[in-house]
Amino acid sequence: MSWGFMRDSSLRRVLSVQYGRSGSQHSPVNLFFDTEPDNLPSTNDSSSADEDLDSLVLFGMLRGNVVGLRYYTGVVNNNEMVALQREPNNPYDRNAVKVNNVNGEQVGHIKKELAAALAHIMDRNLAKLEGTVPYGAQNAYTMPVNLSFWGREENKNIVIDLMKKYGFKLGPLPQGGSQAQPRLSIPLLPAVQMTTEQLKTEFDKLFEDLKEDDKTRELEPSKAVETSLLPHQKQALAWMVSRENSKELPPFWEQRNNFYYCTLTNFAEKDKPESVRGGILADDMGLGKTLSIIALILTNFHDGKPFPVGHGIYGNYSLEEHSVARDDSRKSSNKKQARRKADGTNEKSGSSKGKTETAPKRQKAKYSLSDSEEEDQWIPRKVKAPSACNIVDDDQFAMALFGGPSTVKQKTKKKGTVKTVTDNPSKCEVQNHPRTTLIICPLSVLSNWIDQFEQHVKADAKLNIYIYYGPERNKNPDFLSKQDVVLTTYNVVTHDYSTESPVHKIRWLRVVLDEGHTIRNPNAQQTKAVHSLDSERRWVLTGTPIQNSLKDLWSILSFLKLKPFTAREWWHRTIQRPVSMGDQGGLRRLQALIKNITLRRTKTTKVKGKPVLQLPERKVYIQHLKLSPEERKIYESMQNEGKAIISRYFNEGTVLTHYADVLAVLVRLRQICCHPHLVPTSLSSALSASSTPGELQEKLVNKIKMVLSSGSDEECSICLDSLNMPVITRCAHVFCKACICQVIRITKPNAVCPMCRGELYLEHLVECPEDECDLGDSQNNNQTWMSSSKITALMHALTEQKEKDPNIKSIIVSQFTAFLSLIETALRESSFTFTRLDGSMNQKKRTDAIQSFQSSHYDSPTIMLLSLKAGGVGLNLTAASRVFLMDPAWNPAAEEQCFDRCHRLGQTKEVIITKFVVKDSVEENMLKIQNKKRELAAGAFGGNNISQLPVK
DNA sequence: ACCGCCGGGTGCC
DNA sequence: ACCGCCGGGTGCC
Repeated sequence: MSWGFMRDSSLRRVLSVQYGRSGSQHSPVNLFFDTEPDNLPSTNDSSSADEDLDSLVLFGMLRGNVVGLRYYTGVVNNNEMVALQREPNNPYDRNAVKVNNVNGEQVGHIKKELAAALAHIMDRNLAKLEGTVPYGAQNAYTMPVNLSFWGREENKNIVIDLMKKYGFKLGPLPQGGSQAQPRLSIPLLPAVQMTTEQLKTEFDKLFEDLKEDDKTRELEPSKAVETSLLPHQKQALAWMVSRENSKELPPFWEQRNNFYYCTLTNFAEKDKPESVRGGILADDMGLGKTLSIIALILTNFHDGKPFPVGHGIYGNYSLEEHSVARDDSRKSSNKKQARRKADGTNEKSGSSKGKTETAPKRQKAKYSLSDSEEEDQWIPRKVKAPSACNIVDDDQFAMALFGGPSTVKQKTKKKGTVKTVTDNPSKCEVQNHPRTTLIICPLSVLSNWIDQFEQHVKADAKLNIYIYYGPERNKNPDFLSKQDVVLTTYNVVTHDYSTESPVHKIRWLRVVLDEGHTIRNPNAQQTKAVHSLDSERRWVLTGTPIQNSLKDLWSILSFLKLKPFTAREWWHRTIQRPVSMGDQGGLRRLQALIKNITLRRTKTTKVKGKPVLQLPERKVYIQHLKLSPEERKIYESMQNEGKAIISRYFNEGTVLTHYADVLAVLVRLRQICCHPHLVPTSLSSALSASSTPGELQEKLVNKIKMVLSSGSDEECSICLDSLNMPVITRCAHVFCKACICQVIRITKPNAVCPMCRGELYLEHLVECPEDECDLGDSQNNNQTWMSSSKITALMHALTEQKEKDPNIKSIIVSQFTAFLSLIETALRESSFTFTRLDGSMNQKKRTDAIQSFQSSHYDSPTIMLLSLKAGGVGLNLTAASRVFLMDPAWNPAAEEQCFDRCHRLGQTKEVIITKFVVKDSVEENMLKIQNKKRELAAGAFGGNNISQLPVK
């Protein structure tokens, strides 16, 4: 089923064990490019050792002793796992090695003779040591411990010899020393490992059963939710509410007599391990994770009771200045729109009654909590809610909320006991119970959350939302903990981590991490900052839960406070390593775990026999165009010129070595089909011979841009994958840098180009400057603007469509960014509103463009100009339901991918695609050739018959 | 610790 | 006896 993205990559990781080191990234070729592991008896820092945890091998085992039990409180069971920890500062023995139980409580020490040997090994990081105590229970003074030594293959003999020198012999454990590993056969025996095929099947099955049992129960949301939920969203709600209110033991825990027992580590304790009141919502993009969480917030507000609806008055709102970077493109339902003006000036936005405006600057000065005023506290006062969500997010809105004599903020000099007396039904809970949901997301989706709250929360539910963002954000914990929702970003939380911030002091009702996979790096400050947040209810939203490997999952489990995985050692010993070694038990445990805490549906998941979401239809039309007589004249002249050049190459037998020049002719012809102004006056400038190295360099760079923009060779012919760091050879063929370097290295010193067998030297390779691969530079931008046949056809279609339905949005796609620029002029002339996305834009500009286009705001642009290659598969332009493909691509997959940017989850309308194709031109040939694009260079140009040239 | 080790007391059978 | 043996004191690193 789904999760192919995850399966592939994690499998690769899993299987990498068998290759020795992990690290193949993209193409098979890259396998050879792995940097050699340095063979020094390593004194690696622990971080790099951490990275490779999966590739460690078992050196052997040893029975040792734990002593000094009577001095410590940590107790252990028979067969319980223990952790070994160096204690270099022990005053009695600098070789001391502590032994801790799963909970981190000290059990004792390793006996000193052995400790001396172990200290040697541990301090040099020659091996990782793991212990289990076969007879852990009821020892008064000492107990045996079975130690396993794990390390990198090249250190194996070093460790064995070293131990021998100290008088210890590593080996298989004396029989009877059973392992704490939950029935895990020691992977010294390859016979128990699964085959690659089996492992793959297991991964396939991993998430298959996720939708069983209670996960199909539905729950009606609180009345405060305005949007009606789809069945699968009601299921998500039911599941989340039940998890939040559940008291059941976390997975792998059982109650035995008076103890709670962890079946993975054999650890037991009197105290009940905390239930995981949360989990991972891993629905596919577009299934409504955000809406599901909003429904959860409103439905399970307090003690299983929903958020109150219908109270005209609310309180708990203090008047604080704040700021947030936002554009005006956010969605607003019509009835809410009135309160915001689009021009962003300090205009009144009075949709609610009886408010007076104050200039924001003055407000800021007057009300912001400066350091000197720290002891001051604002008394929240009653405010008539202007709208559903009291989103405090920009100056003018703050004004709308707080301005006016009747709502002037009061403050008191008294410290402490500021009682909040309000009509809010949940006021009493503020002191005793956390009230506030903290949502953390990447900045790029912050505005989406705001939009979604506005859209989905009913107007008479007075949900207080505070955007904790920007330099002026209110850091008063009292203020924050009186909100219903605090919305912030990972960066803010991370930044505040170092400064003892309110975010880390407050006990939150729940914490929601959006795009939770962003915390996958366990060493990142961000991850640590997020882990230290205080809340019982923790949720992770992600579309890609296990992006690269099981390692990613650990960070999430740790955030969820899932015992015993909060410490990485137990996760690694009980799940990650067994799974990566192909142990079935490990996989079963992983499956049980995922099943317990994850809800994931994809677009193909069925609810009551029907797919969760059905995509509307998609229709592709090809519109044939005739060039105007003037355009035709230019086209033919260029075609003749090109034919002459190519004939010459052909006669010289040098067509292949002038590959890029041939493509250049084709590109020029295609450009003329779009607009004559796209083409420089003469071909000769592009194709002229050059002699100096500087000129050659420049020419090659131009060629690589040309080749890339021509769309004919988006894939590297060595690895057959998409180009990764493209470089161009002197003979103008383009490959991944790594691929061609590999070829040169292997075939040295006789390296030849794999395409044309031309001379090939490492030094001659030229890289393409990042993101400059668009052939967008219009050489003739001084010419006065004029339309073209294609532009005219496009404008005609757009105008007609606008008359039919002005709300329909369109994407206009071209491979030539200069063409997009020409289209801009036409759009402006006909007063269409548009935005643009191309490869030259930075990330900020891109997200801005996407957001403004996706917005349903009344003045959001109706047209997106899109360069064919801009953006990845993730690009979501579902606001559009029309696509105009201005020029055909060699690669049909590139076109398909482009269509899918609007024909995807979230699209509600029928999608109509129009491809413009100029009759009797290279474009028609491209349509024919699209399916055999790979033969183009080698076949059409390499063949003996020049009539095969797609130049008529 | 139902051990080992230490060091003082002791000393034919 | 510069030993052996006994039995009490003692005990992680």
